[in-house]
Amino acid sequence: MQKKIKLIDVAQLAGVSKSTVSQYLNGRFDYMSEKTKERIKLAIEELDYVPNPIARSLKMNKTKTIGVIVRDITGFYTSRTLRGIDDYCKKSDYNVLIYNTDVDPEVEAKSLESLYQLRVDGIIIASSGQNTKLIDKYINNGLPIVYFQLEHDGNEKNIIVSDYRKAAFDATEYLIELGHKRICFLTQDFQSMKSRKDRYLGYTDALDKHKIPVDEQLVQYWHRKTGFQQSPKNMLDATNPPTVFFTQHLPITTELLTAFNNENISIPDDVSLLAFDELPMAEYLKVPITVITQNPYEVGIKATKLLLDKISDDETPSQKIVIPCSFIKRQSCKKI
Amino acid sequence: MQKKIKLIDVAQLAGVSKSTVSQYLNGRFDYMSEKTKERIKLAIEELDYVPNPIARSLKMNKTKTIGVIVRDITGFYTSRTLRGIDDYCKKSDYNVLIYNTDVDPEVEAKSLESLYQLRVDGIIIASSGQNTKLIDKYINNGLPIVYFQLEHDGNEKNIIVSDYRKAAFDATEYLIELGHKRICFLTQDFQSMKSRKDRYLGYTDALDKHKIPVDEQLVQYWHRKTGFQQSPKNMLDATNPPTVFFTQHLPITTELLTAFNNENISIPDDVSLLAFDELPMAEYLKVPITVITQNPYEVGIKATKLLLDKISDDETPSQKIVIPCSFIKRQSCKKI
DNA sequence: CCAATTTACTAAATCGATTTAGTTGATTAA
DNA sequence: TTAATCAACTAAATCGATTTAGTAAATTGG
Repeated sequence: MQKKIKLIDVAQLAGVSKSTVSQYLNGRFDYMSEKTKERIKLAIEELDYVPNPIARSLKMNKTKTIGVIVRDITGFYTSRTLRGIDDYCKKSDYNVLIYNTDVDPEVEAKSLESLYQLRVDGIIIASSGQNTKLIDKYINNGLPIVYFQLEHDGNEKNIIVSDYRKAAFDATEYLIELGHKRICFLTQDFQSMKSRKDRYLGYTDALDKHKIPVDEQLVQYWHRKTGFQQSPKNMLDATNPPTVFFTQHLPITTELLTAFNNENISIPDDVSLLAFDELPMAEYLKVPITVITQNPYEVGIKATKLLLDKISDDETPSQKIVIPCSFIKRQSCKKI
Repeated sequence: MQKKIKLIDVAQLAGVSKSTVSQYLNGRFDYMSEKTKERIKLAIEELDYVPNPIARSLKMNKTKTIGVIVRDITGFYTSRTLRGIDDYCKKSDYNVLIYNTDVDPEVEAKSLESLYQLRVDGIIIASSGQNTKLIDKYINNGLPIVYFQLEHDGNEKNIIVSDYRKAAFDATEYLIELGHKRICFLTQDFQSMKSRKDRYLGYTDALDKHKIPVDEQLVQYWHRKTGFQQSPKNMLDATNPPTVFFTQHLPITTELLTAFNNENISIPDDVSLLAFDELPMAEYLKVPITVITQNPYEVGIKATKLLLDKISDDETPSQKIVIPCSFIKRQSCKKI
């Protein structure tokens, strides 16, 4: 193992003290002669010296590292958000530590603790909402934390989310304009999740605007483990069935598509479909599906910018940043 | 900011020296009385003390962190490999730093340098093959490095790859058994990439076995920037056209599907298709495509195991680990 | 011309651990 | 009885930076 060059080696070669080299490294040239500067510069080049970031971290109490807590790095949107975070960090010379929670609040808590103990300079988290106490404790201890993706009661500050409400409104209105009145809103349980509720509010906003009464029969729930509350087939067989399904989340959409496959229900002939979240391989699907798509890369960039701003200046005001969604019209919604 | 508890606080509360606490923390109980042990334990609990990993890293010259260099974290396989790496590291209390290169060898070099300077304990890399000198330098300096996904001349040791050759052989033989003799092998330039060449060898192995002469006209190249060497449409219009395309990489497959869409070429009626790499949303595609699928999670696990073994014992023998692929028969290959 | 100020540095303390080389008192061996 | 051994610790050096307080020489002011 080749011996690593350290500051004292540079100091010796340049014939100055460690302090002076350190001043040089940190750009404090106030009282430094040109020739000393030059000598240090040469010595650094000669020795190919790079400061040890660990020693620096210890002394400065800064790690130049942020932590990111997500549910699953393999997710279509999640991985793209991470790209945004990563690209912004690379520009700013920050490192990124990623933790997966698999939607488990306990793993989330452990991840938070690990990152705190590792002395990261800040955290970006898609929080389950189950660990607000712990998070608040860390924030109070001076650790900047920025939320993204999931908003719930209690984290409406320092958060970057998509404009769920407006997107759901626009989509619903689009369906209404196509003649749909029986729009089935397929969602996960809201619980305290504002980002789910917001989609619902966008949906009812549009119904209200067009004087269509909200029918609670048309608001159907899906669970990660138990699936649909009522099978899509049953719903279509009911009297006064929905003419369109409006799914709020990729896994709901795919499970619905599976059900359609199994029951030979065809889109958009038997029923229309509009989905929240872009589908991977969208162009190659049996039926090109009309979707609302978020801008995860932008979310990542904005979240990181906010976090790094807060790290470098803790007076940075708290804010909620809302990123617009886009609407991609394809052929899964029939005119009625 | 709540003051962080440090070792000396524990020592004071327990009424012993820092050294003794440190011994305790590192499990060296050789000459420690039961009651001292107990007192330290209590003090740690009382104060909720956690050792500062940065100070520890500085002294121990170990960071408990590994670096991973990939082309793009959002890739279907890449993100799943990362999950494997991450899960194994979590078990072993290692942290993971991920760098994206966007297939740019210069960015790859910079990433390597950064990780080296950060003093990571080891690196896992899907190497472009353009930075062998740098990588070898680091390896010689004692930094363990494990490759995955991409094999080229010069990195046949400490590498985890899928069994490309056997998978391509099996797939080709399957096509031959369906009656195909004109099998178009669609690939990227091999350059020095053994993992590409291996697929080709699997293909020719199968042709040889069944006494089908290799027709170099049927080996077609695709480039990331310039696309297909010859348009799929042209190839099908030629005399003696291929009856099946065998694509070696997801982007080739999707670009081929786009061409088919545009030219109204239908699978498997006009031509068959067999693809290397599983397609996202495979179940919902217009035509369910027969694919070879790799096991990226397993690759991640194995790569990390090998790396951590090497980190904890640098006598760990160099090895090449080959992970089998699976074959998923769907409906894109017609019997002839 | 001498005190005050400015310039251009450096010595030493510090960050929070680990580790080596002792130290002290008790026990054992000769 | 006394030297040697052992058990149970501790003081101090160390990892590689940053930073504060201080110093010597050069410059300026009155």
